Amino acid sequence: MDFGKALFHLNNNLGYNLYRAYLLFHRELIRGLKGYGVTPEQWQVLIILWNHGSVTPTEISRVTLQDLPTISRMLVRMERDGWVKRIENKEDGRSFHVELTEKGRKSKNEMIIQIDNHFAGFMGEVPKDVHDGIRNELQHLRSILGDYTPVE
Amino acid sequence: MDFGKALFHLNNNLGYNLYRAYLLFHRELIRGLKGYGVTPEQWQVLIILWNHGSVTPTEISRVTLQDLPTISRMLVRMERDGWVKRIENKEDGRSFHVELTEKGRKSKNEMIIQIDNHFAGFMGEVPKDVHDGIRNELQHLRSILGDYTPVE
DNA sequence: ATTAAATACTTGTTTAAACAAGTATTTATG
DNA sequence: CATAAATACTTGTTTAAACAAGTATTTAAT
Repeated sequence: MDFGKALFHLNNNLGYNLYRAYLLFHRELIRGLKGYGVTPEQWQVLIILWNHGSVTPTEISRVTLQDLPTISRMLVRMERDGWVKRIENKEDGRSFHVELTEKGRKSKNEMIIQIDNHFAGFMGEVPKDVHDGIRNELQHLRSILGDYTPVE
Repeated sequence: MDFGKALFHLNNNLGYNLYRAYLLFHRELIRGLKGYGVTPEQWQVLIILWNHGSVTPTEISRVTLQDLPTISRMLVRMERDGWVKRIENKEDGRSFHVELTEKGRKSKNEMIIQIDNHFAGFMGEVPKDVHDGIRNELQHLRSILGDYTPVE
């Protein structure tokens, strides 16, 4: 069985390389977070909350680029698991604020150290200039493709 | 509401940049394929089959890095939708061969042209040297991280 | 002040990923 | 040859993504 040709085609495709590299990192993040019962997607929400304290589902949706149904259901699970709580929004009855629970707040340092260490091991063989070079080029690509960062 | 800080952190993370760039390409592939009722994951299987004619689920699993349950259920859907058929394997009763249907075979040229055109539009503003540079660096990164291409 | 339009969120449905567990067949071992 | 181990695939369960459609509340328009 010779997969050379198909892999030749796929491996020369930028989208496919992005997909494969993403897979590697995503799975590593799953492994690093597994002990906490947190998924990579929930991890992203935790980071947002650690940096901002309180956000609405719509704001999370805008920052993560995930649609509201996805965020909505994820927040239900994160509330069920004790990471966040809903706070009613007195200025707008349709919306609510998402805040960290005490567990969510207190987990920050330990989890960040754990994930940093996990990726330090995973990325140990990647030279810093390679790492930073790819990151910079990806930022460049994203900006060309309109995936700008909405800093308000 | 100031998302600058969280996005500052996330946007300087290589894994996050891979994720965002992957999202852009993945969603573009969804849009390009939608008219055919094919998903990006099924598209990958079609490419493998166009290049090899006949493979087993396990072989697809090894090439795509997806586990067998994922491939197994995807093949059920692709058979239901008339893209592939199962052929019994007389040398091994546990396994079977996956082959394209006539629809699957005949769709190749049109679909490839369609997707090429779709991405030509999407990538129109990306200079060739930027495109190729990122692809080469991603191949380099993947090789460092052990995501080698099993050409046998 | 009512009605229409927009906004914020939820629910339903399909596909897919990850992982555990199950079945059947084949290969290895004693 | 009989049994154990390995292999190939399926099924079950949870989370998530995409998209359509629904509900409730707020804002705009008449």
